[in-house]
Amino acid sequence: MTHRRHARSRSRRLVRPGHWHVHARVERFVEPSLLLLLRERPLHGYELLERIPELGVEGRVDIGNLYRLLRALEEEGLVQSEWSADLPGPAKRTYELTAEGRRLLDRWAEALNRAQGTITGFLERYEEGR
Amino acid sequence: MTHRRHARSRSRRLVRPGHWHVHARVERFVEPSLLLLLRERPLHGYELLERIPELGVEGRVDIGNLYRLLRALEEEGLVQSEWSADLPGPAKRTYELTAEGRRLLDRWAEALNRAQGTITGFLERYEEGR
DNA sequence: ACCACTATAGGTAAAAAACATATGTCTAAA
DNA sequence: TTTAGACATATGTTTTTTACCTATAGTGGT
Repeated sequence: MTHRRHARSRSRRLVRPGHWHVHARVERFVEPSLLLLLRERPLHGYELLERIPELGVEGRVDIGNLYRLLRALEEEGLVQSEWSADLPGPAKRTYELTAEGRRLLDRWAEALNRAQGTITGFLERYEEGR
Repeated sequence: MTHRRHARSRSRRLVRPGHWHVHARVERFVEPSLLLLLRERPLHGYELLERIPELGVEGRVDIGNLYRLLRALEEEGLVQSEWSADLPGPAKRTYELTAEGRRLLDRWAEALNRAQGTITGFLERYEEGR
């Protein structure tokens, strides 16, 4: 692969002068998203990419990072995969959740609950002083 | 300043083999936190550091990054500061929110509302399939 | 004098996210 | 029938964000 250098924007996603996108996204939210989708049934990477928006993720998910994450999760025994020769179309690697992956999902759910409490607290304090 | 290289953990904050800290933190949450605290009254950096835990932020906030963020916010006209010679103790730079900063806080509140919806959706779907 | 605490600040590394490209299969339309 | 586009997986690289570490100085107590 060849790559060139490209001029890119300065920082903080300017829209108009003095205006930025404000996102408020949860760090590494794609990880629990993948685990949750895979708990429901085995899927391959591209399907996961298509279904993640169902979970309300703002902005598109980076496909490159998604595949990298899947392989990282597999290395750690959180998901398992195999090539599905049977399915039509290009070769697909189908992932399924392991017991350990399921436990990690449970931990994510707890963490997301705590995060929700934090956000609620913030918003309450915000509303108080409007 | 001199710096040495230090051996650091591989990745993903291992606690015990196969166990990670799962955080679910909101990206750049300190920014809205500072804006909210400053809306209530002017404060200096060290006070902000002490008060941020009130907002339910897990883990300690990096003091170096906090000061950098304050200066970045000032460059962008979101906060204003001046040295407070009057106050006792070491020199303190007291920050206050500008009108523009207050508008940014409003945008953060909207974004956090959306994030909460996303998390709620995730957790509902999680509970369904338990 | 020394120590701990308050206060601000800069340097750098690691982690996470964004951006870009490569490569191949299969399907449907021109 | 070749060609365009969707499907599918993957790697390379840059930018942004967070974490870690060090520097400097005033102040108050012992």
